Amino acid sequence: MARGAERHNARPRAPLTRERVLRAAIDLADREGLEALSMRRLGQQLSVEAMSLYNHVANKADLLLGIADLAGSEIYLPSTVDDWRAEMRRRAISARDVFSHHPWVSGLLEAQTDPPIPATLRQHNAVIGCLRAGGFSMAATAHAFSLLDCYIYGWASQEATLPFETDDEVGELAAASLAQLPRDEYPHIAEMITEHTMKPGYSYADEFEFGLDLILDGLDNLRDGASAS
Amino acid sequence: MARGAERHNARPRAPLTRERVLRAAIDLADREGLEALSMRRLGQQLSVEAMSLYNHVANKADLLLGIADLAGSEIYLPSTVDDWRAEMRRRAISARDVFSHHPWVSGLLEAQTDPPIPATLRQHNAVIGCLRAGGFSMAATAHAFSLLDCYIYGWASQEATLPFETDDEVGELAAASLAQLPRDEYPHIAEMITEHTMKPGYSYADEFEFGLDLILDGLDNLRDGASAS
DNA sequence: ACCTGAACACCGTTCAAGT
DNA sequence: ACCTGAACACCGTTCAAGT
Repeated sequence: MARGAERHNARPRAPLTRERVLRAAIDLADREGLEALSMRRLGQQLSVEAMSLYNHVANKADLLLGIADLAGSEIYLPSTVDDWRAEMRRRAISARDVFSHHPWVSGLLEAQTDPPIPATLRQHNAVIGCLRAGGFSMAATAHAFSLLDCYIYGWASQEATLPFETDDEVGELAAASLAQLPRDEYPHIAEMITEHTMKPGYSYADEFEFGLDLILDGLDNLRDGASAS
Repeated sequence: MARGAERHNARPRAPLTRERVLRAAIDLADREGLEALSMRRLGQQLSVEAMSLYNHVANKADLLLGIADLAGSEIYLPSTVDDWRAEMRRRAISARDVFSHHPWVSGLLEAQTDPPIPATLRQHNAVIGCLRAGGFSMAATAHAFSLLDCYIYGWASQEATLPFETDDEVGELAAASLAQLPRDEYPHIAEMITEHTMKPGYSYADEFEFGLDLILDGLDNLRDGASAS
């Protein structure tokens, strides 16, 4: 067994690159949360001292920007050719999916960076272009843009705080939180849980498309030449 | 000048209480941001060693829960007597105002804690009660609740990332970001800035009530006995 | 009962030194 | 060119010791 210098770790050689550092950081954040992503812990994952990472990443802010851009680029980019409603709908649902796979992404994309994150700029540009092509005035585009992004990012942060991961768990968890709840102090919450949330057919995830469609319906009235309600 | 033991600080005696600790923490977070709020820095503000704080606060998580509850309690609590639309509107605008005075609050209120933050429970209970009294079914109440909170919290996190604080600064800042923007790569963003954002009358803050009213209009159709559109 | 000093196990980051 | 060890200035928190 001549192993020589590369003896102390199973995967010794593959040289560090920015790409490899960012991928490992995404893995770590997905598995253990963003707060577990420290330079030292990330170094361990790559069988390297923390200081080596600084050869591929300027600092921690650059690392976070890098993973936000990489994961943010997975979100569907709307085009100007199809109808605006289908495109905005598809983009919103894609963002919801990406944010639910990587719960740390939405927060990082919202963080103010200088320069701005390319994935965000591409999204902004594509959304504005799609709405303009769909018949929205400049002012209406600004309205629609702000409303949609508030909803999408708001959903992401609400979802990230949910105590359950799948709809199967909703029932038992609702029962558990109901047991701890001072029912006389919060009667309306108690009623909501017993008569709605705990019922079999309930799915919190369905709320997303409901709200999204309500917003899209409302925005439709804003377009040039839209029939007044 | 007989000053004796209390010589090394201007405000020496007022004994530490949980209230005083929380107030000082809110001040510090407002002035320098949540990331500046460490136990050691907070101790300094109160002319006390960091370890003394643990006599009034279980740990840092408890401190954060405490300031979230205190600031969150400033948000208007909707009643069941007035009409649902006015109440929901007033509550949303109040939340927007509180979140804009204390940009760190919305994030803390969204954080999952066990037990839940009382201010949040009171809000949830009041909102559900108001909507139910306003003629919303259980399912419609869940829809409305989710949509409104996504929008309100989404707005807060979008606003927290804005690079400007007042509407006066919008113009110059838009010009500055336009100068750095690769215009051929992001033509629609460039157009939006030059032809809308940079124009004198534009106010990002106005977008909040626009989106809010669009959502309230949509929700109005959900009520029992609402006229079908 | 409340406050403190020293200590522990962590952070991000710099810098001189190694290969 | 890339990686490392030691060091610095920070964290939250525990614990024995002071008053």
